[in-house]
Amino acid sequence: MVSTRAYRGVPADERRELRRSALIETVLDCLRDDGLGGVSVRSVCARSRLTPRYFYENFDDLDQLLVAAVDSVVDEVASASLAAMAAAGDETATQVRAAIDAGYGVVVTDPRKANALLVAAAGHGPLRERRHRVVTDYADLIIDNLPALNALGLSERRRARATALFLMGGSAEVIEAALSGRLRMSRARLVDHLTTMWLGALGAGLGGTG
Amino acid sequence: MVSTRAYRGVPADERRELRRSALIETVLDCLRDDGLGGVSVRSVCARSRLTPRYFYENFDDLDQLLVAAVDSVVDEVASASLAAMAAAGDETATQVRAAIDAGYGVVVTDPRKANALLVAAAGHGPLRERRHRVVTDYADLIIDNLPALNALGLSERRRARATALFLMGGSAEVIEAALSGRLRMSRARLVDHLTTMWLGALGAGLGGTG
DNA sequence: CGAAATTGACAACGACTGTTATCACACTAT
DNA sequence: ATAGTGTGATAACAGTCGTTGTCAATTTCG
Repeated sequence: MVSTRAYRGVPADERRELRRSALIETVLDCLRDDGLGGVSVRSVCARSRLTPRYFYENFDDLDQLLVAAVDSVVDEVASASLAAMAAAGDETATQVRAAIDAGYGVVVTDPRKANALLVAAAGHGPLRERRHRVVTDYADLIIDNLPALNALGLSERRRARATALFLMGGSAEVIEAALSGRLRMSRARLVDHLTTMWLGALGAGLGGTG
Repeated sequence: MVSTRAYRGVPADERRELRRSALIETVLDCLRDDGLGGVSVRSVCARSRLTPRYFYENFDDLDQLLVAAVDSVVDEVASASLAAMAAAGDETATQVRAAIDAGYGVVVTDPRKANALLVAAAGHGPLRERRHRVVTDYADLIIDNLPALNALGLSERRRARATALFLMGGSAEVIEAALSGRLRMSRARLVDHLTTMWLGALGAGLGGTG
């Protein structure tokens, strides 16, 4: 039943991975053009020039494909932000700006990813739960990598988590507005503004009501 | 064709309004229980014990019903916040806290409304555009009603708008996390924290890079 | 070459969709 | 009481959905 030998030069598992990638890539297009409602097994298959058999070869469910697509975008954004943050200096302000700029760079280069991450992931059930988990994990990850935050106690850390959630949601809203054209700002100004928001909220959330 | 005379004591236009309200009320239930995908003309009609005829009597389209439902929630939250802000004192901090508390009070009383506003409205096309417009209008409205902000110049006002978008998105994320149980916080602590975030971001956004 | 595997196109199934129309029954008005 | 209106249940239409299966053509391997 399962493919084992090569076909047209490429081995079986590589072919399989190629089709899987094609499906993930295609679902981003479907999401951009027709929204969440335009995503179906048939539409994704037709657009990727694959047949339903290869869909079910890689995913049990349509939600599984959507989750995989969102996950791939999340991984890309997170790794870009973390790498930039690590490459930045020791100052918190510089690190925050580098992380925001890198993350924004990913989605501004390929708006489909921003669409999948900020729009589609918010509305659909299983995808929303995934988004919740990702946002929480990402928030914790930010806290851990921010010298000003990772030395907090437990109760303070809970408040820091709320702060991180706030920063994530606020950034998403601003970035979505910028990418959709509703908010006209240069990339530098946008990143500066977001950095200011982050530092302001962080400073207020720690020193203000400490 | 159109109803004119009374039936079982209630006049025609009142009956019509009653059915319209029932449909809006029902779509909030459908959104809570089955998400956006569980909303269809048939499901809403079955659940509200009405027939498709009365759906098309009040709405041309399924999206029109969704937009109407979201609008009704938006109006409720906005009016509650504005009323509380007007009833608060002159201090900006007090006003902000009152507005946040009032808005949160609406959605914590009826989580269906938070779900419709923060979740469903984010994913669906026509509903998302509506949400964009609402968030922008609401942001401007906040700026106008905040003494610390409504005296800004034009270029500063554009940055204020980005700030308002940030505050809206961040608050939505935190409120959604709190209502879903992922973030455990008392109402007072939550409102305090959000207020701190707002004041911090506002202070940083104005004084910081002014 | 011939057998086995891989591929692509397409049909079939029941279920659901939006939308319109039809039917008998409840109520109102004259 | 009788004619006309409002109501509710239900059927019908074509279309799409997820899912599984079939069949001929292409490619690989013994």
